[in-house]
Amino acid sequence: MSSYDSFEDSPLPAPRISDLARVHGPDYLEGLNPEQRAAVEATEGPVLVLAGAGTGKTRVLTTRLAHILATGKAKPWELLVVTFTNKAAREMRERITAIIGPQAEGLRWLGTFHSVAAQVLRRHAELVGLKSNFTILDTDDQERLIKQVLEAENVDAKRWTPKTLAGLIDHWKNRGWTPDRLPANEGKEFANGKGQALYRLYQERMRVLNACDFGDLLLHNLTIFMSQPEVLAEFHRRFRYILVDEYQDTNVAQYLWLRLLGQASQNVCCVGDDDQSIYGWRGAEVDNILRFERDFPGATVVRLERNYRSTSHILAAASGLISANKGRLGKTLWTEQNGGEKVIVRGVWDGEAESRLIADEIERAKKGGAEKEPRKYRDMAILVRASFQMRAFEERFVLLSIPYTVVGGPRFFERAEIRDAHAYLRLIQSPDDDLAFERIVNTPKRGIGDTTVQKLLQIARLNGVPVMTAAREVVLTDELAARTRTALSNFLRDLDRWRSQAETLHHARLTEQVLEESGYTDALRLDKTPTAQTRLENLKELVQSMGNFDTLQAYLEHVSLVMDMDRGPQADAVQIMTLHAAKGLEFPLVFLPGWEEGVFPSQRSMDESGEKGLEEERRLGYVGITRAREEARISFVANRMVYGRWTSQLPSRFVDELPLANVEASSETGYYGGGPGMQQQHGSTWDSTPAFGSGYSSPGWQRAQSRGYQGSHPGRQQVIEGEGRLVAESSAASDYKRGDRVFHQKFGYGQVKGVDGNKLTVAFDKAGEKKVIDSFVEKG
DNA sequence: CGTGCTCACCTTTTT
DNA sequence: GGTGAGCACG
Repeated sequence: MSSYDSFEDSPLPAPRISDLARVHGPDYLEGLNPEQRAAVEATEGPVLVLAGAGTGKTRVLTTRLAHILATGKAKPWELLVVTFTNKAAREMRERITAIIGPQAEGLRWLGTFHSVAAQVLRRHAELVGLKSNFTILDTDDQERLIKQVLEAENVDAKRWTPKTLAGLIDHWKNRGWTPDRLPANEGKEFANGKGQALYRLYQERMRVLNACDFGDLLLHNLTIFMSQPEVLAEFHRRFRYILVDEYQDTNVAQYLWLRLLGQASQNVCCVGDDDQSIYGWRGAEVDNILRFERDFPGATVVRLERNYRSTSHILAAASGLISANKGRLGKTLWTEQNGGEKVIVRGVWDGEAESRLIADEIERAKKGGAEKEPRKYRDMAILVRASFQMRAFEERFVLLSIPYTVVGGPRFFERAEIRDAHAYLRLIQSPDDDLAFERIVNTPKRGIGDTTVQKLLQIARLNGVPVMTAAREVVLTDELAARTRTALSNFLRDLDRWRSQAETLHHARLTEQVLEESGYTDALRLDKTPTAQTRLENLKELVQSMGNFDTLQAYLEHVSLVMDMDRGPQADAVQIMTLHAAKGLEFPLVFLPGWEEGVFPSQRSMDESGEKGLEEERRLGYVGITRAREEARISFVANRMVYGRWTSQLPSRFVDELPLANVEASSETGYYGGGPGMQQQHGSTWDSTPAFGSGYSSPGWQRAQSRGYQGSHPGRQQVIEGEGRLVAESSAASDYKRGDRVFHQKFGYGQVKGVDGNKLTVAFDKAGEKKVIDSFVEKG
């Protein structure tokens, strides 16, 4: 890890063209298409590179850097290169190293927005009232701190949750608003207009704790740059070239930060794709990329439009979808990979059928067949809109023994047990860390309850000292019950012991010991819940990973900014992930399930952000389809269980927006007939739904049955309308069981809640109430 | 102070 | 449906 407090330039010389040639062949520009080459060679003034999906963006970025270095326009340490994720930064560093060799180590300002901003802030922390060793709070710490502020201000934390305020503050920071700069109408609706005051108090609390949150890293940078011209000038001299990846995802604060840093040299190169802006909900402003030419007059704009990833059908389907959006900069992607399979769109009966269908196809693709090469599991991906959709696939895959991995999900460093371990270490390292103290003072349970903690907090606040100091005082008095006092003084004694051991013991070994002696691992071992085992393993993994760092300090610094652990080599498994997580990835075969109104596009997104939200959802669809190299398969269902309730689904409007010529559609629900016209029947009634074929016998279903699968077949659940009565395949109530789906002419669809003799109790979707039904008629 | 029960909630996610 | 948070009770 490079040290942040030294501005010493790298001793490594800049690479020469001859070095590049040696590493990368006779000419590192070779093989670039004309547009890519233009993007690489435009080294004077502002440049906007509009890089469509799969057009070789990363190659252009890295080659451009190499070119700047090779032509002697700048030294590695004079380049500011920012990405959004650690993964992207890591990848870029690796690829540049492959071109220019060890000189890449001199690229000390290559990193995420936050890590670069943190380096700047460590250097100038005192200008915003912090010390250079400030801690970076994560969301959990943040919310607990906010909760304290709310309590101190007597705000009803039930009506106005810490989460809500944390979200608001985050939003404000994303827009570059400090408490002073906050527009008057902001935060009015929170806690009767106390929003701004609470924001200010939160910031003050953090200053006292010598801490800042993620948003502050950039916000404090802005404050420094705007109030200290000589500091800004120092960075102007330093950064001769600025390169930004995924520019469409920048928020206002990041935009301002870039403008401030780039205004002197004007050598700002932003790379992005307005059609792949999918982070509006966390403050990204597509507008930043849309108005680049106005912000940087005379900018060179290069469009990368040749796609090297997908077949023409896939590309055309994605282009057709995205063309429904307004206000695009516009690109026309093309490819030489003509033909291939059309995008397959299918409607199926319910979520179970959908997962069965996809699992079947995965098995078929894995096996290969006539004229089809077998695929590896890892070459197939399921991209969902929301994580609740994942479970159906996981269950199915477990059943059929299909290996899969869920990408994303709760991050390793955000797991409670890891954060607990970190809290112990933080407290050992800095006794003033009140948040860490609170977190673990009674974890594992050691008889120091909430009342005691509140008391300690109060005393600490009153005397303006850290909670730890207050605790030390209190155990000397008889203010606490004898039992509590003993528990607390034992805890303090343990901490002191660990602290003195920390000086000699390796931090990995120390962690192990702390976890043992605190009783943490014992508590987990006694825990009978199934997650306890995983937690113990996570802790083991933690201890192991700590070995990679020289000091505890270095380790803690790493985890606060690089909340990202290198996963080992990927096993051969089907990848399940959200559309968001899929950005930047590609797969030969991509499944896109759940294209239903309300699921995708997400109802909430449309409710909250209207047309803007819908357009972002559409971009998400575009991202999804363009992940596919060879085959893309979209599906939607007629019935879906959402939060334990059955809901009737309509196909997504996006299905209708796909160009007919590139799509092959079929439906088992009668909703989306495919064939000529392919008219979607929004608003039609279920009466027109043809009975689901009773002869359904997919290979996967039969296999599942032979493996003892107990679930009900959707064909059995199919019901048709009758005259004021419940009509079904079977006339006997005993043929139904709890959970079966039924239809009633008068009450609509419902779910069987109970069977009693010849009576069914049914909960109907619409009425929202239960009814007992006792009349049955034979089907047909 | 710890446990068991009811109730509200339920996108997308990085740093 | 499943879970975590908050509250009542022992």
